[in-house]
Amino acid sequence: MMLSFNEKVYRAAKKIPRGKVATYQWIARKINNPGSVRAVGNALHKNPYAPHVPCHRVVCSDGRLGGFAGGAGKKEKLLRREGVSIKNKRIDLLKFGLG
DNA sequence: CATATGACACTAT
DNA sequence: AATAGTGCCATAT
Repeated sequence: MMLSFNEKVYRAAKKIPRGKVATYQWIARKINNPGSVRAVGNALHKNPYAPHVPCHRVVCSDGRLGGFAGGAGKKEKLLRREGVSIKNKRIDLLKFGLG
């Protein structure tokens, strides 16, 4: 079956385990479309599978949270709730093997 | 088909 | 370090 770009994004995001985060870039690479980071963000913004897909676990490549459809503040809260420590509006990507 | 938009990333200043 | 400007790609209109 033909998966649209967005669906690929949701699939990749779905793999992100609880308590962990991934970058938009990470997703873009995972779906074999590096450079489509923007489109990835777009897909997650639309994200019709809201809670089903942990879109809140996707952050910027520089460690900042990025955006969130329900409000940036909400995103931070959700992440902290899952055990992700956020310092000065930033996340240690190194801690997750990214950066 | 062309233009505009966006939850990014990178480089230059 | 912080702030602009540029590039990039998939959708929506």
